[in-house]
Amino acid sequence: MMKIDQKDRQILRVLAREGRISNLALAERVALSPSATLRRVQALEAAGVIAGYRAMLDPAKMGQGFVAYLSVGLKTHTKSAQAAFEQAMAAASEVRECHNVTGNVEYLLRVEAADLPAYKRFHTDILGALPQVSTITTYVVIGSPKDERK
Amino acid sequence: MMKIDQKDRQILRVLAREGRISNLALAERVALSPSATLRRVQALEAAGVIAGYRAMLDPAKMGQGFVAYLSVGLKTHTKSAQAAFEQAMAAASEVRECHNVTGNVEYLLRVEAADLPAYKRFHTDILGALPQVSTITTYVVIGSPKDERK
DNA sequence: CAATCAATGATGAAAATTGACCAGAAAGAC
DNA sequence: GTCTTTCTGGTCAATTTTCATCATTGATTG
Repeated sequence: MMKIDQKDRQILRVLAREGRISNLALAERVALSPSATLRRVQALEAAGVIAGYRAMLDPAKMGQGFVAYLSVGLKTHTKSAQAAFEQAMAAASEVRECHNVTGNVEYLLRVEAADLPAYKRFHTDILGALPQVSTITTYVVIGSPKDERK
Repeated sequence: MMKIDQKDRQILRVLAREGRISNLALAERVALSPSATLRRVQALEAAGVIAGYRAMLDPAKMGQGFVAYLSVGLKTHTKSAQAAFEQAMAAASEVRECHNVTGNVEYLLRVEAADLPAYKRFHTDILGALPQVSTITTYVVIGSPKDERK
């Protein structure tokens, strides 16, 4: 585990919001020389603190107007049932996130689809076809007042 | 709304995974000249299809070992109650995402905290203190077999 | 078939990246 | 206290990238 000082936190805070900021601008923002800044960023990347960089795409602007979170409960909690479910989720392009959680359900999914019919296809053809699944609850996203996903 | 062709989709697919790739490398990847590639990227940014770029930070490596999703139900569904709740979420640094959803709850939150005590503080002092909140259910994230958040 | 419009590729100047090298501060050993 | 050792920052220059401009290609329309 690497030690993260105040300057590192400053850098991370900036990069979390502006992942494509130039090293020069970043250096100026955190009041450091470009080379020192670069060294820190590289160290943070090497340590895995920065796992990568992503462009944030707007689903609506890409014709993916339908976003929902689903809670999924499994019939059995065997390792093989979980593995099979996770494999199906990995293969499903509509599934952007699949979190294994504690509580009265096993999984929480984020699903993005073009529209309601497309979502229905996923719901019935993919999820509904899985023998491990026992309960599905859909929470359609109306809006996201805050979204700092990183 | 801008039209997005196959090349654009290629570009987006690459940028979604490697947000900091150089324009030169991106151009090579999608088999286009650098200038044409840059123009497309700029158009996508201007159209809002690319909403921004983010560094993906590893919560665990930053001492934020505790990640949970919470479903939150409100007592009343007035506009003012929602606004007050959303404002509180915007102010809470532990809250990384706040989605307004349909279903038997109003909100779905993603919360990241250093550990269980830190989470408890958020749960009781912040969420518990809000008069609008009626129900809270916590789903602690054990693992994320898939996470393509963008 | 000519004209027009859109998109591409080429070019080059300006800017950014990135690593080598050096200086100074902090920590530890004696 | 002094001498190392280590760590972090700054400077600078070579390399690479960005990005605006311009000519060309190709498709579409009248």
